[in-house]
Amino acid sequence: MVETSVDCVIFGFQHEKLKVLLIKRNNEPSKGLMALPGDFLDKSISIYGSAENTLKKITDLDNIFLEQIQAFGSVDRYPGKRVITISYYALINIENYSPRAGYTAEKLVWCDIDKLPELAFDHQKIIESAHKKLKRRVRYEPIGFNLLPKEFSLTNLQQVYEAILQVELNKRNFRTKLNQMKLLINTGNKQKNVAHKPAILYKFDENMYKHLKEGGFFFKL
Amino acid sequence: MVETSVDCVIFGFQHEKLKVLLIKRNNEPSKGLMALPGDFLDKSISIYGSAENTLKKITDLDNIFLEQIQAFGSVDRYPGKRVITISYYALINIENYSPRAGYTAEKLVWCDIDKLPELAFDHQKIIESAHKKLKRRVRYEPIGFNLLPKEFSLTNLQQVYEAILQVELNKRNFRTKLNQMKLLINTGNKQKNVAHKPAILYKFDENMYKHLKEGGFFFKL
DNA sequence: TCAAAAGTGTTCGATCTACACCCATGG
DNA sequence: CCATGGGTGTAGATCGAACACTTTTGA
Repeated sequence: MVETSVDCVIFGFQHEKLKVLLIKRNNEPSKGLMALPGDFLDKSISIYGSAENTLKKITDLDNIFLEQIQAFGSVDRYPGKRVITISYYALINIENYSPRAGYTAEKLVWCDIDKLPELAFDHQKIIESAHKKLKRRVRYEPIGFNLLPKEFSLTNLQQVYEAILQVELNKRNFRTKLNQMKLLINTGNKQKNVAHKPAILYKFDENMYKHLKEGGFFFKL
Repeated sequence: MVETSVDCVIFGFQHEKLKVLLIKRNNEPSKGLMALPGDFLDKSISIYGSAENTLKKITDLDNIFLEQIQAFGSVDRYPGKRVITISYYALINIENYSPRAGYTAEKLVWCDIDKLPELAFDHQKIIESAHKKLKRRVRYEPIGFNLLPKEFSLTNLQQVYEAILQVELNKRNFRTKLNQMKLLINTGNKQKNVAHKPAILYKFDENMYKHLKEGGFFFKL
């Protein structure tokens, strides 16, 4: 019989870096190694629901961006028995995150996407797939916002894109493009206590997004 | 316990239309309905391998383009028991296709992507996902060639793209773009017995593709 | 000689890129 | 009044859409 698990690549953004939330394994196999949070699939729960539950259990967050990456199913990916896994990735605002009781900082770690430790099973490969998928998705769906607080500056947003895509973007052109899309609302608020011109804070315009989407609109970069 | 199946969306191109290969179900549940070819996952076979086997069994083809779409895992997608499915899509050259012995034309049918019959389980949804994925993939990876014979005209290729993307493309610009990419080799052959200027036949340049890919090249439309 | 589809030249406007510059704030 | 990062104007290059035109074949 083939067993099925569901694993989550939870992305966050902090200190201008793209991060992944990893958990230290309590049990064999691979006890003590870092791994993706996840669980075996329960007969009475959908695969999406299983990913949601894992997220809730670990980060205490509901209603967050969650999308399937793909299934991984080599015969030998898991030692001792046949286990395939279905992987999801999530985008969360790291400010809203507080680990559930019972998860110490030693157990639950935000790692830089480009400085990952040794990982259990094929989780390295899964994270690479997640990152690749995110890189593509972020260019034609406005999902980068999910990594930021409700209110953010244009520079914040640009840094998110630079961290995900691992390229430098031109400030002028990035702003022009975002302006044209009309997906941002000026909140009227500004940065405080900064030793330079304070940035205007924006929020994402959900309604405009829905409206544009119906019209077959195409977000680009 | 959760069971796992692997299903294949097999795409072909004929009469300027994008087609999907469907099979009439022999057994309950949904006996007599059209469905995607597939099988339950065997413990000793990888999920990719399972998709390959299905393809071989039905079309007698090896070595064809095959990519995972995603897993479908609603609790109630399959009647009577819990079955999740992992779906793949394949691109084949319909000219090379001949159904394996035992599969009559009544049983195995190429259907227009926009004229699908009633389908078993959630297979309609799976085909829609496959088409959506194909639409995206085809724009930044040169995979459309897989639907054509070894040698093809530029008009053939344009029709493939138009059938997949369901848009009309401008002849002049399509050709200019393809020319710039240098992915086509002029075979020196031409169409025969056509009542108009015969088209030059090209083939896909595998080596150039690998070379360009290493250099971080980006196929676009 | 005609119809049909292959294949090419060229214009115009939109978009992208790059660089230079001004602005508001804390120290 | 200076350093710092926020925010804008604009010229030039590149790209894509559209249209008109020539070419080669079978009937």
